[in-house]
Amino acid sequence: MIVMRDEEGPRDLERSMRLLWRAHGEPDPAEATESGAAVRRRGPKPALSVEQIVLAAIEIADAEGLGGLSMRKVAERLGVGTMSLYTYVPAKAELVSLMLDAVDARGSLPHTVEGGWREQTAAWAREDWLLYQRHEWMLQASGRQPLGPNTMRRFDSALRALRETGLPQHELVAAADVIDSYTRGMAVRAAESRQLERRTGTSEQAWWDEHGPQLGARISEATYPAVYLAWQSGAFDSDNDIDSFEYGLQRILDGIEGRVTGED
Amino acid sequence: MIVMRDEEGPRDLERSMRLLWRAHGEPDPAEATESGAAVRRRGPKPALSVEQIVLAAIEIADAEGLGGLSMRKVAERLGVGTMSLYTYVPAKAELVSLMLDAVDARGSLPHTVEGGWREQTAAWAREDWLLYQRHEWMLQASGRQPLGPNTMRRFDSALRALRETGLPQHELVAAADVIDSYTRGMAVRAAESRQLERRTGTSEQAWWDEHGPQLGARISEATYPAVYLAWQSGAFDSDNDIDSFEYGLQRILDGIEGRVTGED
DNA sequence: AGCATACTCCGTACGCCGCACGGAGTCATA
DNA sequence: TATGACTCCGTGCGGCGTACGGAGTATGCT
Repeated sequence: MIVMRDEEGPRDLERSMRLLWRAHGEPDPAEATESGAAVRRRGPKPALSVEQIVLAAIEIADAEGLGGLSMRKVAERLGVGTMSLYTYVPAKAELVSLMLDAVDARGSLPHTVEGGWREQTAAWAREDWLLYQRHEWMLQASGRQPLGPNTMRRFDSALRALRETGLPQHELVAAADVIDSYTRGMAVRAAESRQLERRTGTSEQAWWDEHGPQLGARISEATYPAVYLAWQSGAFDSDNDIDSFEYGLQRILDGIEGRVTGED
Repeated sequence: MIVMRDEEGPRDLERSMRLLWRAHGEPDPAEATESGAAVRRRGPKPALSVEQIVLAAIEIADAEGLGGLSMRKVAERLGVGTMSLYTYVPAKAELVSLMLDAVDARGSLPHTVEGGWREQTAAWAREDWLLYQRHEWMLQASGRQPLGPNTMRRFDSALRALRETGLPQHELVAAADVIDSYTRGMAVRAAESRQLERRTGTSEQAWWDEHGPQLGARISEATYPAVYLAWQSGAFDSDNDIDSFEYGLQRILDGIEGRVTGED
């Protein structure tokens, strides 16, 4: 489980944004600070780059989770002193923002997928779903991460796909939000289940086999009738995660489709 | 922002479960440990109770977030030594599980609401949504929290409401999962937006007014055409959170309804 | 009555963490 | 050649969760 301070601190939003959008902004060579592709500055040439740091951090987080990510470990992996990192990145929170955007850079663009808006939107959700599986720590990085350029790119692409529904702009955004929220929520569930596996060393199925009866003793027809019934009829048996993700996705797409063909 | 170690540790699931379900299990007076309502044991009578600790912890987390919650602070608020807490609660992670279940105890049961399955299910989602607003830290407590009795109660009630759809058990559970995931996902978004407000001290609207242009310079028709268009047409103007939550909720319910009236 | 025992309370200490600060070394520029 | 902006990073601070073990206390047994 996971928590990382944030709250309270003013944390210069301005600077975070500039770092996140480095080299994507309007061309202004004068203020090409904290970048890799910038005009030469005075002192010694940097031994590191923001990219390297972000990459190393992602590797650590992939392996040990966001809770296992520390500035000391990143520095160690790169063979530098811990405090050197702060030359490139103002704080850990900003590093996480950069990591999130870097992951989105690897995602493809849904509106280029073959098919209509429904297939394209589904492809978007599925890829997000996959990214969440591959980088569980993304789910633990709560708190408004200022939007980065690559995240924006994928969002833009999703909107482009949805545009084919012909729905008003306002609903396009709402529809994208539904799908995004849903995907994230389901990914959290899936991650939790995988985490349980890791913790106990057994598969979820095996865990239920062992501890299910004990929990079952608590779920009787009297205490939790609906859960009991579902349980009895095998509704909780691991019909794997992907299937139930897909079920919900299709329901949401159905709902959106209803708005297209329906009134309006 | 927020991270809390967990991972790796075996963390006696058995004991956690017994603590979480204390007084809800089958009657077994012999092993009434770590409870408040148990047979008298030997040593000095406990000065605290699990309930008190959980309550104090919730108050702190409500005020300062999960990142601001520390065992030291809980102890201080209760006027005891830090380590005394460990007499009642094996670790912070377990305390968080207890907190989550305690919050669900305050939630009402959707299947008792007036109306059909659609109204009841919507009521469930709206109340979860409210609980998430009131206790943002719930959203930061990722990782499989072993299911507590009160969480189970509300889930059972939701299943009961959905049962009126007549869908097969398997789909009832899937439908409940969709709604639950969606609600959580949207709550995260809303929390992020509120957090931004708190961080900058201005309302989100004011923040956009000030920094929007600068961000707008990055979002041109060329770079992010769909976002640009949506932006221009005011689709991002704060049509408040509740409305967009409600929009998605109705879409999902539409999708589920389609399964009821459709084939099958 | 008296003692063993099981229990609560909690001070101390350890090993982590993020990061403020300031000194030392490096190099483009004036 | 001297300046001063820049990188690198050792040290140290205040916080964290919690292991350990000792001291005090109430119960149950003889």
